[in-house]
Amino acid sequence: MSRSASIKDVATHAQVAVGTVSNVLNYPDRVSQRTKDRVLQAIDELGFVRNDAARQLRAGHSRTIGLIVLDVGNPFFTSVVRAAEDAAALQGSAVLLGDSGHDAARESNYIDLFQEQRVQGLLISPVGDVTDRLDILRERGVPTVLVDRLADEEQYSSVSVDDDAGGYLAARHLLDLGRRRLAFVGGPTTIRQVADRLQGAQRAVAEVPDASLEVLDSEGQTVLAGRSVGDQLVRRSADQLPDGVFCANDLLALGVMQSLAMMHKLRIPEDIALIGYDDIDFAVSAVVPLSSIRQPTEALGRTAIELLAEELDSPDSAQPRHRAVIFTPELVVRQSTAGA
Amino acid sequence: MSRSASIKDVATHAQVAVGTVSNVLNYPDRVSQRTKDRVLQAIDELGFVRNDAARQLRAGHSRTIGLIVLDVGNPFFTSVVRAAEDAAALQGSAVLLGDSGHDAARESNYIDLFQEQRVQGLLISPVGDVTDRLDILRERGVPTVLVDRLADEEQYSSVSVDDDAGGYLAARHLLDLGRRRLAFVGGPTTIRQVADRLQGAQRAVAEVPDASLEVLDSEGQTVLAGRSVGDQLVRRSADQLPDGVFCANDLLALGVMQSLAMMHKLRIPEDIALIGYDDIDFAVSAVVPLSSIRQPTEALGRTAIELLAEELDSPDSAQPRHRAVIFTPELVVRQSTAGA
DNA sequence: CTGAATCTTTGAATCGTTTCATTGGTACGA
DNA sequence: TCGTACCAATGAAACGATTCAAAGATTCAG
Repeated sequence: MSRSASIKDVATHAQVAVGTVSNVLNYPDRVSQRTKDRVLQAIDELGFVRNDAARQLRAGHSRTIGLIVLDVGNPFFTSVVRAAEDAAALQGSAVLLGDSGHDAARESNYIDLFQEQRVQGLLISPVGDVTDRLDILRERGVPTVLVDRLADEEQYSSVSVDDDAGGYLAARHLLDLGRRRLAFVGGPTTIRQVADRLQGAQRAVAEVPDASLEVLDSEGQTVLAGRSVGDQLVRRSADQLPDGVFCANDLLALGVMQSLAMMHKLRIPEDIALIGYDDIDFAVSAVVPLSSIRQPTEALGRTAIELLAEELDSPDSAQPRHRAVIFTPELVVRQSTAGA
Repeated sequence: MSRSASIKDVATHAQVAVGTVSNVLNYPDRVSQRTKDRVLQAIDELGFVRNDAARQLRAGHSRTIGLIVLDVGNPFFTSVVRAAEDAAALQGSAVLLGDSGHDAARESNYIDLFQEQRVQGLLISPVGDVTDRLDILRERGVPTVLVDRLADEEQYSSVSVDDDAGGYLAARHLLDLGRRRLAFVGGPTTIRQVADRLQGAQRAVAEVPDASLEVLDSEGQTVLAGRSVGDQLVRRSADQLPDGVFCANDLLALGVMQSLAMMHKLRIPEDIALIGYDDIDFAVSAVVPLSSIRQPTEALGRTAIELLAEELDSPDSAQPRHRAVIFTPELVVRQSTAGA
């Protein structure tokens, strides 16, 4: 077990000064081809790998960006993470990923860790109230971009998706199919996402004179909750049934679909057109492929990095512009709302 | 934007030497209560946060462990990751997470990054052939533990799950229910996991005189692939049908289940008992809750960290013992194989 | 009161980079 | 031939922590 080679070892081996080795690494243009070759060969022969701690200590900042998400298991975040990593790589940064798991304590631990690591900046989908901590970070020159959460005040940049627009899109689609008796299935409206999606749907319905929207409360956002709503629907008499159902997320929609499929009384999409939200992988492989609203996760991740870069680039004196970028979701039509 | 306070600022503010501040941080017992109080107060007032780069430079190693998984979106890995993070936190380390996404280039980038960061050790589910790189790391005192992959040679520690045992467990369960005409549904047997699970199933069947096992090849491991296998089954005459089906993973099983449910000719579990593998979240909320084989993901993650710690603790001279820990999976019985 | 033993505190040296003022060379026009 | 640019290469200083030998303070037995 041999200690790693340092830049000094490389310098000795290549018979140049340490500063020259550093230049080869960081400003290749400043070094003549001959010298560069010698140095690169020495690096290769010694298997030299730059010690990032030393570089960072001298440079005063790292090349890493902290990213704290609510749940890496959630495909939405997985996709955001991957896009952020790719975007960061393009600008020469690496992403340190933390999963808070909706736990404020874990979240706080990650902020500690990232602060000790002197990350350049922080992307976060906050669980708890972290504004105090973010204020301190900003004061020290570490900017934050909120992800999937509109900044309360205008103090932070943020990227989010317009859930109201998504709700409108879904309801509008059902209306365009000629459906008029719509139902919205969604968990507690205290969840902002659910409330916004409902509001968007109501907006769409209000635009069509003879259309109505019924709200079916669900207990949570799971397949099982969806199934219990579906079971209620199946028991209704035909004249009481909606002809278009919009679920606040795909899991709910899959649950509703399972109920209807099991009972074999109501057909999708003929009797009831069904649309979900999120466009999870399972949507396409459901018994009846499910229409859904897709969120531009790649754009979210990429833009979050870009906003961060903007703040990092802006000179200290100039107060950085905080920008709130809001994306518009997209309708994905499949068989569950197909046909006239 | 004020620069962060350094240990020197703290020392000045508390009117002590820098060494004393360091001692307060690292060896509190060596410092008198009075001094400690003053220093802690200064730390608080200045909002001092230790610069990990400097500590690491001096200490020669970091307090982080690199973890590279094939796909953070896969619940299996998500769970492993979380367990590893928790276990690492207990011993005062943090985990740097990398997602290779089955891409050898990304994997290699993460190894580079982690090497620059001078991680203490590496946990990895390898995609490409990384043995050369791992050898170099080990030579430099950075041990590796393979995750979900048995080490080819005896050069590395590893944690994995016994897929043969899992296959045996599943088939045995169907046999115990009295089923005799079994079928195995699984993707290309070039995938080690699939081959092992099949082999385990064959072992179980061989133990029961009048039992048989038919192998149904699937194209991939998706819900859709499962559905196409299910469609084939539905078209068969009754005397050609299996009465127990074991799928190499839950997605396949869900696809098969959808086919049977749609056709409404065959009932689960009465006509066909169905069992999957992995116990994903969707298994419990399927139309008919799906029996499955659960892998001890938490134990995997925890043990991987423990094996790494073992190698780190063993003195350099003593050749570290490489241990291959193999876990046994667990049967989870639900409605899809319920009843006599 | 003295000397030894123990407990605290000190501060210079060190880790491996990057930075930058300085030096040494080379080329070119006058 | 000289002076002026320009280009490459040099190497000491600095970043912020930890370490450790040494100094200083305190305690206590005799």
